[in-house]
Amino acid sequence: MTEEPRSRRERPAKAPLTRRGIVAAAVQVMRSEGMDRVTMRRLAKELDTGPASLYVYFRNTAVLHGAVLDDLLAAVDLGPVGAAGDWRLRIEAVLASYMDVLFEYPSLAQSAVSARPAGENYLRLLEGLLALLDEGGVPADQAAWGVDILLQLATAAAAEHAGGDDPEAWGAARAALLAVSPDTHPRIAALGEGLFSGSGEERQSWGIRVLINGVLGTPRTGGESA
Amino acid sequence: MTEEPRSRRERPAKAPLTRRGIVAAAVQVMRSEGMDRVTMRRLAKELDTGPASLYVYFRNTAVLHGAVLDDLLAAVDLGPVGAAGDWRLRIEAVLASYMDVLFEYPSLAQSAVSARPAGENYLRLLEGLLALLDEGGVPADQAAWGVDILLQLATAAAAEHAGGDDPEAWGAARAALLAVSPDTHPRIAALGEGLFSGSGEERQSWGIRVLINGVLGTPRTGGESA
DNA sequence: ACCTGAACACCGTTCAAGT
DNA sequence: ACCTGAACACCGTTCAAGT
Repeated sequence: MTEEPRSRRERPAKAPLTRRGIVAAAVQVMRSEGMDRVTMRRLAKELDTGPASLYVYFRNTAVLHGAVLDDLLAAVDLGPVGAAGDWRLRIEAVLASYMDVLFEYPSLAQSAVSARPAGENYLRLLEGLLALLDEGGVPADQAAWGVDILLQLATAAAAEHAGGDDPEAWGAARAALLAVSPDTHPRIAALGEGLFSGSGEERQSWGIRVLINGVLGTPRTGGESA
Repeated sequence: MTEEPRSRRERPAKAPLTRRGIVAAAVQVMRSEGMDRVTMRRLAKELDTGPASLYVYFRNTAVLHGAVLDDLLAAVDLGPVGAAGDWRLRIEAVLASYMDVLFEYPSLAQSAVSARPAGENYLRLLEGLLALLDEGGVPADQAAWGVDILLQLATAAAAEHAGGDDPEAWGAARAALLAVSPDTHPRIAALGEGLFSGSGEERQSWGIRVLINGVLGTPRTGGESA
């Protein structure tokens, strides 16, 4: 005869699998061990089962990562949507909050570039941005496409920091730009350090303003702006 | 006694390893078996050696992928840079050519989002875009930051098609957007199908115009545009 | 320096079988 | 339907040793 379990609190007692439970475990593993441990196998171990079991809930790893991202997006601050003040600054604030979330786990941002989430938190973010664009007088058809670009650029900017920010690789890239000959690459040479000027935040803030101005000033037919 | 090799042409005779040779093998494997077979191990097999040998030339897989991308970038058509005609349309043409290359191997685009290349072909592309922005009268400081956003958005757009364009996942995302309640998400509901309107090319072309207009019309200090 | 075999520590996904 | 163990077919990277 084997021992009876003394209490169901010895372990989480193998709670039945659910989508939410799996995502919760994934977030936990992500916070403690980093995004590249959020694998089907690692999660199966965490949930005390075999990897095959998870495929009942998530068709593949990309879908699982999408669900994790949407879960994290609950932390995006949508306060500025209903607040007072310049609508452009409020869009900037919302996107900055979105990027703050992604910056913590850049490899999640990287997967989000190719597998945009469609969960409730992502929908809320979309709705908030559309409300702000509407408030700013952006025509609906331009807003529909514009919100997509806005999120895409913010996501890509965060994803850029995935892969460990390898300082050697970055130094090499910088050196390549600065070592260019003025004869073959006159404008790169002329700009020089100027290509690297500004902090990440300054560049990002400018990038968002560029997009807002462009979205506002570029009709969907016609080409040139005012 | 073992057989003497009959000829050194029986196989490529184990040419000595070089950076260029490895990249060439990588491109070949990529074209015949797809990007996710471009691994250190697969390449080592192709080059008739062990995986460890490749680490002499590439610090890790990401760097190798970057070198492959730069190699492919030789195919970008920079003709429009020196041609006549509307500078905006010529920027569009160059970026469209860049995206054509990336669209063939979206997972390469995906890695380019986080590991921008710095090879000779990338530098040429950068130089070409800077020349066009200059021709269009974009101030140098705005061009320096703007060219970065332009490439980032084009790269991200191509990367979006990585991971196999899973039609089920796409359908699910679309359904989620269309199923939203007008009470909780009024603007998403109001836009409805409008969020998905247009072809990829139309959206991309508009996106580039948005960026050009924004870059041209957004000074680096000051905020609001004209 | 360059090159290598072998090892360490993992992966995603599918299958046949169970409940 | 949901769940599983086991298997298939791989990975990246490092190490100690060789040339």
